[in-house]
Amino acid sequence: MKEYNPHEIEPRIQKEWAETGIDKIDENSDKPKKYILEMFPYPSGDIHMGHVRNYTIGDVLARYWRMRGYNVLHPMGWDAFGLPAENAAIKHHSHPAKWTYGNIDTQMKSFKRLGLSYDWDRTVLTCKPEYYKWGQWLFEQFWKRGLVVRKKNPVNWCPHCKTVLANEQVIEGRCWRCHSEVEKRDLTQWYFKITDYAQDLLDGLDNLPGWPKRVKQMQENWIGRSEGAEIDFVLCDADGNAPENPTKDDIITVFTTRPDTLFGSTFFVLSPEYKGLDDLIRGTKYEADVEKVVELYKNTTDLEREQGDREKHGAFTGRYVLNPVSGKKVPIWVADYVVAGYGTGAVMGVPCGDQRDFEFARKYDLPIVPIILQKDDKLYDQLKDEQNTVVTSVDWDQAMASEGVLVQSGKYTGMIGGKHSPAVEAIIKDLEAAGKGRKKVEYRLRDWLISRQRYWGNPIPVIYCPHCGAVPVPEEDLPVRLPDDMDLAAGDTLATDEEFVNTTCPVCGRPAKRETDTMDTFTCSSWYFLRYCDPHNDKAPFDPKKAKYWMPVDQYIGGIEHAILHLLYSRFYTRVIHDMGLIDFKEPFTNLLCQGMVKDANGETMSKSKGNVIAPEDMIKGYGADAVRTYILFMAPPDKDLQWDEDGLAGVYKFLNRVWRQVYDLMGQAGEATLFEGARAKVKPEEAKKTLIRERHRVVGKVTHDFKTNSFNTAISAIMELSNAAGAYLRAASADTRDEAFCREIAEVLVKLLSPMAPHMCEELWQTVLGHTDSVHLESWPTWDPEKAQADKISLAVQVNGKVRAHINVAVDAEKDDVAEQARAAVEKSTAGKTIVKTIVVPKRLVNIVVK
RNA sequence: GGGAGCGUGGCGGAAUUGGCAUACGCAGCAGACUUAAAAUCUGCCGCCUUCGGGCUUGUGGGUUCGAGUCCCACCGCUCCUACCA
Repeated sequence: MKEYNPHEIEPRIQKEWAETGIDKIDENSDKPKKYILEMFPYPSGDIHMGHVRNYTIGDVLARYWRMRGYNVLHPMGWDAFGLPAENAAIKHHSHPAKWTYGNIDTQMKSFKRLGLSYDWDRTVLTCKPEYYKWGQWLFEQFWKRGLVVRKKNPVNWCPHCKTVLANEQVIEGRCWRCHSEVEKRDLTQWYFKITDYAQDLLDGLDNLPGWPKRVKQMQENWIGRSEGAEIDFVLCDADGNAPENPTKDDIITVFTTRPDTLFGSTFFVLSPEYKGLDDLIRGTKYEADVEKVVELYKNTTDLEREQGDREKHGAFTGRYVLNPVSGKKVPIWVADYVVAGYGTGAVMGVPCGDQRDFEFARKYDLPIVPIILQKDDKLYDQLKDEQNTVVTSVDWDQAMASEGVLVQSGKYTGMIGGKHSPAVEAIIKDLEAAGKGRKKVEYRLRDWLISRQRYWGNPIPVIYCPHCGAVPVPEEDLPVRLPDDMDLAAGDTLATDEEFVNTTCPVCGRPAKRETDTMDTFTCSSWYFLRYCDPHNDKAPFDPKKAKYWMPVDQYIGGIEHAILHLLYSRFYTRVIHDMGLIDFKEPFTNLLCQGMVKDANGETMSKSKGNVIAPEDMIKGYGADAVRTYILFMAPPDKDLQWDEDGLAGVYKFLNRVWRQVYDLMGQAGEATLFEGARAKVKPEEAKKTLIRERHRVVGKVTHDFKTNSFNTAISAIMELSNAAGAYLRAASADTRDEAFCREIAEVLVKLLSPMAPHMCEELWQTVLGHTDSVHLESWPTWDPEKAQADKISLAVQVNGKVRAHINVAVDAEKDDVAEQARAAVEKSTAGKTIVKTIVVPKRLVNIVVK
């Protein structure tokens, strides 16, 4: 018998696979398809354990489904544009491409060393003109569909990365990439109108049963739909006089989810960034105070804004509006607790019903009555006397509950108020009839800011002409290529590259300038899964026929950090491409698995600064790729975080070793190296064989079931159980009492079941020991007979009042009455002197005897 | 503040979805083999016990013949989100 030596086997088998082209995809297959995809990596140095976990899961699934008779698409590529490459280039005085391709090469070698079964001829690199050309083409298609806008807005600016960021890329006020604090700047930028798809993206979540609940929840929160109304308030003078026929300029509109509290609105608040604010205060004595609030707001970072309960700051503008239902004059304030970008940037203050408004009213001594929501009678009685007086001090320290019965609310008094309440419906109806308001749905989702002031990205294919404005680059001129001769360290940018910038207008032919911003890298990753279906197409981003065959992705695997970012953008792109008529589905990923993180033995995340990083390479050097793969799946369910523990890896290595020896032993090739007499078990060979037959069928069923639910950890423990049963049989049966055909069957089943996880070892055993000429990975998955997984006699627990008191052995198909009788006899001792009330027989499980 | 999820031995984790809690593995203990060690193999391994048994899935209650699993309350942890009106 040869020793198990992964370091000799693995590279040799890998070479063999590469030579025979076992992983090449056949597009003309008549088998059903399966598209297994892992989120492609960013080429930042060599791979880490998180990659190993991610790509092992995908590879195991791909190998499994191939054995199940599917035509499997399992591609790999790199998300190759991005800032780290630029930073590295600046540091080393080289070009981002050099760093990027170097890392891709390193990572590809590591992936090959892990034995991942990709068709490397279908690799997609997003930084190649063949790919980014179609990203530009899609940009122009979006443009044609009215989904591209250029607008001036307050935007998130990362001072470290020197570029703007999308809302989704600001995490707790910091840049998602470098964690620098983000600043606000007013800039003109390019946007994709993802908000046009807000409702569709939200609705689509209901059609994704194969997605983790928490990911859907996160997207739902991010889209943030709320129903309410827009209400028009008319400006009036200090005496409450308003123009009879107000024009647009006389009206300020608010958005509220609680129009039912309109009677309780005692003041009005504008965001410091409210667009018409200047016009209201210019030249008045209030201007200075308002300016102070505006300045304070501008100097507050998002990070500061997120600190718990911040103190609110505001100032009176000197202006008033009329409450559209009560006709009362209310003062307009400016306050920093009103967000500019949401709703209309204006809010009606209802201090008795809203905690924020209450706090603001308290601080600036604004009226809190009339109270318009009543929760208990006492509170209302207390306020009754004061109905007609303005009272600024009320006997409580927080706003009243936001739900209850409306009081002091004109004709709505007595109705039930609250979100989605009858009062809301009634007031909206009346406001609509009076032309003073309308039903409105707001979303938290903002348009996707896609321009980046960086070099290493996909150029935005736009030309600015002094006469024609911004025009897209004609399709036949695509791609707009990134210039190669760049010295970023010397300060070169696209904007300083005269040759790149200066061009002619495609419309009028006069001199014009190119856009020098590039697109967010997330635009590259929003459709790469479609490109994999047809990676070499130079006429189109992909052939719709090929996409129809392969898409959607049956199983997508990646980290939870993309729950909103990449997964939302991809759903958006897929919808637009659907609306372009190129595909007939809206959801790109049918099933999604978000794998947990790989942490160190203390449960800490691995990082270079902590010095606790475990290099996959070192683990492979120690135990081989098969052991690392099997272990990372065995340690925990795939969606849970796992703690790396090298002792556990050694344990799995031992297990592989045991299977190795067992297969030799089962095939009668173990020679002297096998068991010694002292290990002979006392079990009879026939008994051990019976058990092993049962285990063989049960375990194949179990593993097959576990693959359906991505429970790789329990699949592996089931294979360990089969190996344990095989070991028991080998110890019980001597060489001359063995059933050779049966032994071979067990060996083949073991090798096949384990082959997705430990592909090299199983390939070696399959060919060398089991004597096959073809690859085990081209074999079909073993079948099983549920009947044979069942023992003919089984042990049942006998409970008395729910407590196990005895065990009985019965035939599987025993009659209920006979089982009950046998059970009662078995627990006579416990039931003596008591009355048996009931006997519950659960077939194949247990018997419960109820006594009094 | 709002939302989601989780809580099982010394550790990682299992439990066919309401039916024998602790599968499988790690660590540990004892033994076989060995001059010895490693490797391998065997057995033990939740807690308490007066050896009859008793207790045990964060805590307390409930539903049920039966609850780790379902319901209610509380405690603790994790993640997401946040002056979003």
